[in-house]
Amino acid sequence: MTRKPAPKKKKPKPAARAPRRSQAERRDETRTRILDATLHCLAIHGYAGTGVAQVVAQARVSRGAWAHHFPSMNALILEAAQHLMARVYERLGAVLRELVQADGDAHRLVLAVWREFFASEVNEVYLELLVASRREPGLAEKLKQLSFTLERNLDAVTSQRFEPLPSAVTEPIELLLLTRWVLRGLALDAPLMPEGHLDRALAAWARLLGSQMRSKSATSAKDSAAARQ
Amino acid sequence: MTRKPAPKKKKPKPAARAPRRSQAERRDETRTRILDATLHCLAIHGYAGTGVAQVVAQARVSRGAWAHHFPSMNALILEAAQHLMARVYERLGAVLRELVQADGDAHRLVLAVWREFFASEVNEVYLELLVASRREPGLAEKLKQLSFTLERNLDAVTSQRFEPLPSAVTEPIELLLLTRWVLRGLALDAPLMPEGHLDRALAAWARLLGSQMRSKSATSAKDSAAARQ
DNA sequence: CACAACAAACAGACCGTTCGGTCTTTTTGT
DNA sequence: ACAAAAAGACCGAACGGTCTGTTTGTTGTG
Repeated sequence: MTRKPAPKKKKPKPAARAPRRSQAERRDETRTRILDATLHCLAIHGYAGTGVAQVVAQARVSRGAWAHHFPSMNALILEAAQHLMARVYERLGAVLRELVQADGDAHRLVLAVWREFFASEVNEVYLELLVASRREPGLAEKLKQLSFTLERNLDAVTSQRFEPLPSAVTEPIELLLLTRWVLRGLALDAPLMPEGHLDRALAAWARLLGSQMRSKSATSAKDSAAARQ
Repeated sequence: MTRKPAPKKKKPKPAARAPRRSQAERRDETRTRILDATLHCLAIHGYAGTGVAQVVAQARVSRGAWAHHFPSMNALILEAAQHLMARVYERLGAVLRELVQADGDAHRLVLAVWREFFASEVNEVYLELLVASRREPGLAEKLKQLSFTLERNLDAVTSQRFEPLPSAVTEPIELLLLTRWVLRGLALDAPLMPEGHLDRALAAWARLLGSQMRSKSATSAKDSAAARQ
């Protein structure tokens, strides 16, 4: 084993390029391993089925390591929810960026949001947390923050990228909210639905959405950068 | 599940004045007590939190009585789901009958469905079962039957009571499906939403719905009777 | 530079509790 | 008398959380 000669300052960022794994790196890696495993377990086994045993098995980490990093299972869930939030933002940004360059109509928008979010593991996890939050006040508070900031960002990008048609009866902001609810409800029913009904439902909603609003002509692509973060 | 007044003929001492409960009555009563308690526990504690202890405490029935009537917890859940189905049909019939006599527009329809179904305990239970069914194939099969027959009845009454407006882009049947999904997604987000947003969302959807279809002029009230049962 | 001393990260045994399901016993209706 | 119904003790498994012991990286001192 190689020895690290440079005695660094007390609390510096280890510059991310240590030849040997520093303590901070070890810590960070196992933490994210556990958090990722937790999200995966939530998607596979559900909220109630996600226990310490499942998480440490999925993360291939000892029970002691888990206990060293997280005081309780509830705390792990809360941190995992925050971890999930980062993924949601990342994925959302990717979808929006894609829709900016390919000037999409409502159909493309609906399909992209469905495929990238509501038909993905992210939504499975979010659904589990959302249902569980009805009995766990701490989790509910966390999700309230999450959805609040997400909604704010979404409102901003919506009002600058879409405009209502003359015959519309609803604003684009509310239409996007309705889209979220339609797709969420659809994702719940999807496992029970016959083949093909899903695409028909998505198409129906896309038609309805397209009859109410349209995307503004891309005035300046730079503005869309403000939606990030 | 019919309560029989027991026109017994065998024994010479029926004692019409004696309020002594027959075996069949005892059996039926404890069974429904347990089933009702199960649904209530599902609404209060959720699927994972509904165990034998909670059910027997809620039903005020001994553990042995439970074991005598139900072979396992899974079987109890399945029967409770069937029990719930009966309630859903009953409530649905009441809402439809009410809407028939008070010739309602889309706004009244949406509000009635929200209040009578999606904001009630029935939806809480159904949501728990729906989410749990993703990991329990037997439950998923049961719910598939339920939603299938419900959808068939709903389709029939929809196409005979509503007609699309000239400018509509979607059929009433699909609009009603979309309504189900909107309200389901809304019911999920409702606990996290600020005060007042809920009513605005319901109103927005009602406006959208009203711009697509209208109720047929009540041609004959007798036809609506076919929707029941 | 070497090495002791320390602290953080890790590993897994252990404990009290709770769960679903089975058992025996007692009550109740026929 | 007999059988169905009800009551509750009992059991093994699984859970979350705590405990003690071991490894690994960091740091102070000669």
